[in-house]
Amino acid sequence: MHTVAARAGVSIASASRVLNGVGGGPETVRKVHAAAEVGYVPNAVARSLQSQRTGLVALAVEDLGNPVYAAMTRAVEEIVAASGRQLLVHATGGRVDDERALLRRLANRHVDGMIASLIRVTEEHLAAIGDSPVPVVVVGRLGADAAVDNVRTDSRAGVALAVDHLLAAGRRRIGFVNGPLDTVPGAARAAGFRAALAARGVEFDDRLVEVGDFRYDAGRAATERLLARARPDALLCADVLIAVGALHALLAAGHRVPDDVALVGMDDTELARMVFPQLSSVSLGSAERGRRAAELLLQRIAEPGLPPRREQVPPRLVVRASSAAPSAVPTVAVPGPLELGARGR
Amino acid sequence: MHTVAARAGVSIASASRVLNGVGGGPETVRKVHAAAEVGYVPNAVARSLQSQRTGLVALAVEDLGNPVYAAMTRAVEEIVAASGRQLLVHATGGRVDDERALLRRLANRHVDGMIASLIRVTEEHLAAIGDSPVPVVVVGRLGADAAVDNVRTDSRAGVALAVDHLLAAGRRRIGFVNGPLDTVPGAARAAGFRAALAARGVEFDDRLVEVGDFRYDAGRAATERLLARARPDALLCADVLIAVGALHALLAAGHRVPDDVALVGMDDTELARMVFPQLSSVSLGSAERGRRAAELLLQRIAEPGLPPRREQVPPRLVVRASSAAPSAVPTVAVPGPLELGARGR
DNA sequence: GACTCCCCCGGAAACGTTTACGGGTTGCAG
DNA sequence: CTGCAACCCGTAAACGTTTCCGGGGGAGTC
Repeated sequence: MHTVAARAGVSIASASRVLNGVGGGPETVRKVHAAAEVGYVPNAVARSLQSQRTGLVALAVEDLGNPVYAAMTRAVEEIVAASGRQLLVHATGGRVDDERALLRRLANRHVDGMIASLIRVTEEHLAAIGDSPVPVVVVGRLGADAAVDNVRTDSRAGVALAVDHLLAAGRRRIGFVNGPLDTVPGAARAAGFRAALAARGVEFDDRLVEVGDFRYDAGRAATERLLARARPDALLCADVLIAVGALHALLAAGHRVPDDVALVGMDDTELARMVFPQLSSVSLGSAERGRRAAELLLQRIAEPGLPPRREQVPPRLVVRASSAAPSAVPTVAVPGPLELGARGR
Repeated sequence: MHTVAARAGVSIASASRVLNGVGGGPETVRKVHAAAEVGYVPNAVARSLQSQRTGLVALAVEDLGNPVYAAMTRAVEEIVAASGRQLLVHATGGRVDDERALLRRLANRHVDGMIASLIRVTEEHLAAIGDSPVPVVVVGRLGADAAVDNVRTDSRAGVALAVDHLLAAGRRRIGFVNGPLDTVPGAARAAGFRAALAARGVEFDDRLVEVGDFRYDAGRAATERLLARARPDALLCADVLIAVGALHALLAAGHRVPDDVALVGMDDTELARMVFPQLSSVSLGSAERGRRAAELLLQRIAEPGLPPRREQVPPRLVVRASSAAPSAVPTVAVPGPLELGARGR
């Protein structure tokens, strides 16, 4: 900038004004533009220091490799990039102390805001968010009293959708492969499962419930443990990766899907359409939640005074072959028709 | 900082020194720490302005939802986070002008370096990288004369691995579903395919070749076009998403895999193990390339004077059910055993 | 012709740090 | 007691912008 001003024979202030398009006489504009043509680019850090905003937005998720978070990250990136900002990603691995460290680092104002997808929410999380000088939007369920922008789904209702669907198909011994119970979604889905069974007058049998991590290997291993001691005629899985693991465990154990065991996953993603048989899933709208969270954050950055908002993305049951009624199952191994336009950017 | 200094009754300089752990008398240290305890956090932007580094590293990939790039992003994030830096991600959608804009924006020194995974490399790319004041590492094949840090694989050799494998299994009419020919990997794989066939004395038949995008839908549609006019006994796909699309097209058309048509994909990812039958794939080490690129970048940030380096991750063929010899195919639909430790962080 | 208004420009302060420099104090040795 | 070194600390400059403020000049109005 100094160089540009000198070369144009004007003051630094004038050069800055011209390059920002505010003010400047015609002659000055011409000279400054001529002087800057040769390759001046403003220093973003200095500009941030002055303007008190960095144009950066952070996103913290558990695991970038999980298709659920990949979909969420992609959706967030799209919105953030469209606003002219850039996206910073953090993989927390679900480690609560890492998350707290991230939230505390917000105080250094390195980013204009943050979207935190939390599966374990502690008091310290909320305290750090409350203290943060920059806005934070939480994706995931929070306590009713938390004054924080929040995008959530209703996984209890989602579980109920799946349970009703399986019961309506005549299944009675519904197994459940859940994620860790000390996570918010794990706990919610466990509670939802018991509640849904109770609401339909079906007896709860804890031998039909198994717990693992939200991962393929863990889901497969958990399902193997479950199958070793019980005989479900349907299986509900708390995650798409768990569901694929369960599918493989079922097939490897010689069970036909859905004839012997119907299978429903949660967190519908492209992956659900890619396995065979294609997986019925309760969509929890991970991309949609990411999109909404990004929009909330951008709005709040623009208008910090807004009251805290809470948005809910309703779950939606997508029925595919893995839980179709046995009569409807094609006799040959044929994936469904190509669903055009199902994605793509 | 000003406040801390005032509260401690020392100068701003002393406060800064103490908080950075350099110098400071015992009494001063005590007072400053006491004054800072109540919640001082340094402003990262101001520090960056002074220190001329931001602690940020950027990664540009085509699509965050593609499992290949998800794996790469995860690997990069891991290395970058371990070095105490943060990762900025960009989804370019393969749009060359977006990529160029990103590269040019590097001039504003907002990040300390960048990893660019390019599928189309133009002269302007190289020019922008050459002009960049911060280091850039390119993932993907570059011309031999480009003086740029570079991590690549050898997809021609990868294609040859797959072709040899299929020929050894007795297949003769090998189809090829490629990505766009105006991308570097698409062109390299097309050339590799012809070369591999020629090297084995197999005649090239262009009715067995089809082109689509590196996506599921496109791969499925391209395979349907190919099947409508030709009768391959094996299919090689240039990408894992294309391969899954091809698998579904084959099954939907009534072909058995691998009995009627053997299938091999490229870019091995977790997804290849999740479909049925599990996909044989040529691993191009996407996570490994990400890891190496991140390491190269960090080294160069530490030592800018190094000569440009070039690393190559060799392709590796992973044979699974989709291309097993027909005799080895289990008669029931059973995924292979659980491969423990295949991933997880 | 004087006054007002407006526009344009340059000087300088500000953003929040780090760090070079120099003055002062202390301690030790001769 | 003096000289020297070591050590602390504060002042101020620097990082590269943006923006406030005041001065100067031109045009318009009475």
